[in-house]
Amino acid sequence: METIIPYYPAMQKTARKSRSVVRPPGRPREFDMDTALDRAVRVFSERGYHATSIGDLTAAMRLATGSVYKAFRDKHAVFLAAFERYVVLRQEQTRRAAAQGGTGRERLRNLLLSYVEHSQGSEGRRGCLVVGSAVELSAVDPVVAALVSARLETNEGFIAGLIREGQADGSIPRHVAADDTARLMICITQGLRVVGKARLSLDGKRLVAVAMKLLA
Amino acid sequence: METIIPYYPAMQKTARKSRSVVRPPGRPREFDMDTALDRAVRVFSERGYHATSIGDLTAAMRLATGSVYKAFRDKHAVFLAAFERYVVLRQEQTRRAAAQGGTGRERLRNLLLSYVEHSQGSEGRRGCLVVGSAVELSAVDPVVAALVSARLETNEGFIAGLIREGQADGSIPRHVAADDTARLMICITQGLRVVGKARLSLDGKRLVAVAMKLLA
DNA sequence: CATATTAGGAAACAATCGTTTCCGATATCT
DNA sequence: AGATATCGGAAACGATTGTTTCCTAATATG
Repeated sequence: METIIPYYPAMQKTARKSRSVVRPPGRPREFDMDTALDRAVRVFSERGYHATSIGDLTAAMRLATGSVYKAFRDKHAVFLAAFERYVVLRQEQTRRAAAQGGTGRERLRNLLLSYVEHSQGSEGRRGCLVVGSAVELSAVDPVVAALVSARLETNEGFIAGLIREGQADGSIPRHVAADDTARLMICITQGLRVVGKARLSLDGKRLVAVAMKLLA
Repeated sequence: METIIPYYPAMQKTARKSRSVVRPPGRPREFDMDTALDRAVRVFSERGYHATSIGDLTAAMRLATGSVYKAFRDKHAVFLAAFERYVVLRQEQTRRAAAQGGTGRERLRNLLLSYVEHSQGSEGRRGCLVVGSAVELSAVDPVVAALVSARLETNEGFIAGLIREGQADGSIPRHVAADDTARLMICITQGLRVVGKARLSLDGKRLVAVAMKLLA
C-alpha cells in the first residue's frame, strides 16, 4: 500500500507573512522557484513519479537537498507543485494556439494541430504530465486523481465551447453533438500523447484532417 | 539512472529440456504459471512497474519469494512475461469482438465498442498494461519500448485491415484514408484507457457513434 | 562593520527496495 | 518405503529510497 500525503506544498519562498513583522534581513543567492519547477516538470514527465529519486530531482532543479526540503514538505508536494505549474503553462499554450482562428472550426483545428505537435519529437518523448499522472497515480493517489479529472473536464469543456462557437458562427453544423464529440476529442488528445511517447511518427496535417470529419 | 536488464525470463516450469535425460522424479504442489501471470498483470496494470514491490507481486501471484525468483531472473523478467501474457489475452478478446460482424464497418464498430467497455468500470480503473508501459517505461526501458511500439503497430495494422475489408464489401467509402484513419483510431483507443483510468464516465454507444463518422 | 537569515552541501537517519540463501514440507518416481 | 527434486517461507543481504540534521558560505539590513 501507498502512504498518501494529501497536502499542498508549503513554499517558504513567498511565505513572508507580513513584511512589517517578519523582515528579510539577509538573503543569499537569488532563487527562482518557477524555473526550478519547470525543470522538475521535465524529470517527472520523462521518468514518472516513482522512478524519479530526490537525487534526480535536485540535479534537475539545480537545488540542494536541503533547499528542496525547505521549500516543500516532501517529494509528493514537489510533484503537486510541478503538476500545477505544468497545467498553467500548457493551458496557456493551448488557448493561445486556439485563439488564432477566425471561426470556431478553425480554432478547433488549431487546438488539435497544437496537440499533435506537442506529442512529437523531444517533447513527445518526454511525455505529458497529466497523462503520466492519470496512468501512474490515479489508482492510488486520490489527490492526484482529482487534479487529473479536473484537468480533463476543463479541457473537455473548453473543446465543447469551441464547438458551440463554431455552431454559432456557422462553421460547424448544428447537428454535431457538442458534448459527445468533445469527450471523444479528449480521448484523441490523450491518446496522441501516449502514441507520441511510444515514438510513433505523427503527421499533423493528415491526422487532423481525418479528425475534423467528426465535425461534419 | 535506471539499470535496464534487457533479457527475457528463464521460466523453469516448462524448461525440462529432454525428458529422457533430465527426468522429473518428484514434484510438489501444482504450479500454474499462466494464472499466476494473470494476477501479476492485475497488479502491474493498477500500480505500474515501479510502485509494485516484490511483496505486492508475491501476494498477488500467491507465490513465495523464492518461487518467483526460481521461475524468473528478476522483477523485470516477471514484468516482461506479464506483459506478453496480457498482450496475448487482449488480442484474443479484441479479435473475437471484431469477428462477430458481417461487414468491415460492423467489425470496426464492435472493436471500438469493446475498447470502450474495457476502459470502464473496474477494468478501466485497473488500466491497460500497454498504455501504462508506454507512459511509465518507454522513455527509460528500450526493451519495453520496442514491445509497446510493436503492439501499437500490430493493432494499427489490424484496424487498417478492417477498413480495407469494409471498402471491399462496400460498407466503407473508398475515399477513406485507411492508414491515417487507423492511426487516429489507435489514438482514440489509447486515449480511452487514459480517460477511463481517470474515472470519467464513457457512454459506449454515443462515443462510438461519433467515432464512426471517421468512416464517412 | 556586525548581525541575522537564508541556500548549499554533506553526512547520517530509518525504512524499504530487490535479491540471495537456506531449510523444512511436500509430492512423485524407483 | 525410500530417494529425490521442487515449492513455500522466512531470514538476511547490500543497495537505494525519502527524509532530517547540522554546519558553512553568502548576503541584505541595521
